[in-house]
Order: sequence, then C-alpha cells, then structure tokens
Amino acid sequence: MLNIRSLCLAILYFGDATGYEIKKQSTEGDFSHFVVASFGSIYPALARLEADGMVTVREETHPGKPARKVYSITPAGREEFLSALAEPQAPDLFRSEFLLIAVCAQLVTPERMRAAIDLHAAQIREELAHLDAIASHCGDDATRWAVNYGLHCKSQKLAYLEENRDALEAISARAARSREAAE
Amino acid sequence: MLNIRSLCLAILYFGDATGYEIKKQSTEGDFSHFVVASFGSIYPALARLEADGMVTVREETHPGKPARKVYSITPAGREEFLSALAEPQAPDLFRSEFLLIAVCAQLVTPERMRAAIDLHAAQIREELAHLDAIASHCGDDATRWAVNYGLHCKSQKLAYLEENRDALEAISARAARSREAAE
DNA sequence: TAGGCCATGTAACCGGTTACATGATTAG
DNA sequence: CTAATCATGTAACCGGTTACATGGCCTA
Repeated sequence: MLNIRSLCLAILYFGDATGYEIKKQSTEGDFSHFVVASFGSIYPALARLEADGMVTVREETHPGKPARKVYSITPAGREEFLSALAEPQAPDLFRSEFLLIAVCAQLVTPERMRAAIDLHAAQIREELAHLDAIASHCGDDATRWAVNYGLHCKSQKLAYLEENRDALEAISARAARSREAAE
Repeated sequence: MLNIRSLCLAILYFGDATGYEIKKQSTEGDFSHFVVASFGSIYPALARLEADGMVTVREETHPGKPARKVYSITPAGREEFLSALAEPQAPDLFRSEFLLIAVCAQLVTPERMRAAIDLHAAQIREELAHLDAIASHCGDDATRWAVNYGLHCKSQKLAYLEENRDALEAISARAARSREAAE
C-alpha cells in the first residue's frame, strides 16, 4: 500500500501537481518524514496512473519555462486511494546503520564509535530542523499532528542518545583496552 | 553498507552460523529491530561470500537431522566488515503507512481512523514486547544498549500516540461532520 | 560563468521479496 | 495426525535506484 502509486494519489488528492512537485512534496514537503520517492519511480507511476484512468493530465506551457504536465486525480483515482487507505496498514519500517555500528561497539575503535554517534546526533538534529520547518508553515491539522508525532519521537531519540552516549563509548573503550592488554 | 552481505558478516563476526540461524537472528534475534532479511537474500549472499573468500563452510550431518552448512568468517571477511563499519553511516530509514493514513485523517471515516490507531498501538506494543524478550536474555552490553535505545524510542512513541490519539480522531470526526452537513 | 532550480523522461541495473520445491523430526 | 521447527536452495518477479540525456532560466 505504501508504494509510489498510492503516494502520488495521496498528494494529488489534496490538489493538482506535476511529477516534479510530487517529488518535492515527498522529499522536502509534508510527506517527507515517512516516505521516499525518486523521479525514476514517480514519472512511470504517473504514466501508469493516467493509462489506468486514475489521473488526467493537462500540459501547461508558460513561455520561457519548461513545459509542465499537471496531473489531476479522477473519481476512480480517489476511490482507489480510499480503498488503499482502508486496508490494514503494515507496521512502521525502521532500519538503522547506526544501530548496527552500535551493536558492534566492541569491534570498532572508540574514535570511530564517537564519530558514529556524532554523525547520528547531527542527522537527527537535521531531521528535527526539517520537521520544524514543515510545522511552521503548514495549514493542515492532520499534517501538523503527524509532524508533531515525528518531532516528539525524534527529540526523545536525541535525548536518549545524548544521555547514554557515554555508556556506548565506554563499551568501545573497554574493548579497545582489553585488545591492547591482550597484545 | 546495510545490505545482506554486511549483515551476514556482522553475525558471523560474533560466531559461526548457518543461513537458517542468520535468518533467525535477523528476524527474531538481537539484530531484528533494525534490519530485515529473508532466506531468498541470505543464501545467495552466503554463497557469494564464500566465493569471495570472506567465509568458509563446513557441512555438518547429524544423523536424523537435515544437513547444515555452518559458515565461519575468514580474516578477509573480518577486514571487509570492519571497513564497511568504518564508512560514514547513512541516516536511519523510517517509513510509515500509519502516518500516511494520519495525514489523510480528513479523508477516512472516524471508525477507520480509530482502527488504524488501535492497530498502530498494538504493533508498537508487540515490538516493545519483542525488545523486552531480547533484553531479558542477552549477555552483550552493546546489544543491550541498542535494545534499550529501541525500548525508549518505542515507548515514547506509544506514549505520544496514547496522549494525542483523541486529537487525531477529532480531526477525522470533524471532517466527517462537515461532509454530512454538505450533503 | 558556474551552479542551482525548474522540468521531463528513459534504461540499465540491483537488491530483495515471494513463492515454490523438498524433506525429516519432534512436540502437542 | 498435524503443525511447527529445522534446513537449503532456486526462479520469477518487482519495485525502486542511479545514472544518463536534455535544456532553459535565474541568481550569486
């Protein structure tokens, strides 16, 4: 259900858009914290949706600007999306390279561990700043709810990391010391 | 870096294992909350790793039991994994069908919204129980750190959901009422 | 004038999933 | 007797990424 096709329908449900705008919306806009999409998947999906009668296109040519294809959702498209929303949702998907490194704290040098934590913290702060930006100019209640959810989770994540990073670094340092001792 | 190949090396770094055990480890065991892997990806990855000299195999045949191929990591394998760990990690990946539904709270019925929240809460509770199970019989400090990190993030997530679910349901209910009024 | 933004699309590739095929043992 | 667990592997498929191809406008 959370595929590019449904994502396009979701965005078009709230208003007409071009492929370029859909990409922007899903990598920088209101949907960006829980989906991903690239041009290589959006354009084919849009073409497919049109062939299936789920969307219509009109080509706009503003002189001196690249031609743009503006897509509109059709009643059939709305129906398809609504029935996609009606299916029981799959659990959230989470994948973390940082946690793989963390689990391997004994294998990496304390410096590497520290760098990984620093980078991880910086990544979370960036996501937080990004969510703040969305929150600051968003007129939709539901979107704001979702953003606040993300904000809460991520700030908690960062708080835990900052409070417990020493413990993780200590694990790494201890292992490094016993490796030295073994030599 | 967070691909099946590295995952296999990571698990084998901590001890010999069969493909079956690697799968178990990554869907039920210590790695299960931040990676995914299926048989269809593990077995080919292991074959590839052997061809590349990163692991060795020995076939064990216990009478009355299926033959098992036990893999061991080689020094070259350790080296490859360590250099994979040394690369700067990609940010955590998060994808949520629930949040797509949440953002569309105005489009779905209040009942559907409630069901989605209930299911989401149940999914988080399940993940929490799963992490608790790992925590309770895990002898490794780093693994415990990672599990506690997950435990903290997920319990916070659940807390936010429980405190704010009414607001989300209200958005859905309000939209439903105005749809009715429009008729 | 270099780089970024707008704007569309294709093609090769790849990593992974799903389903299938097989089969013995053990616990309920 | 049935279901689960152990155990390995393949093949078809698919969804998506990456890189490529193109090109004009605007800003620093």
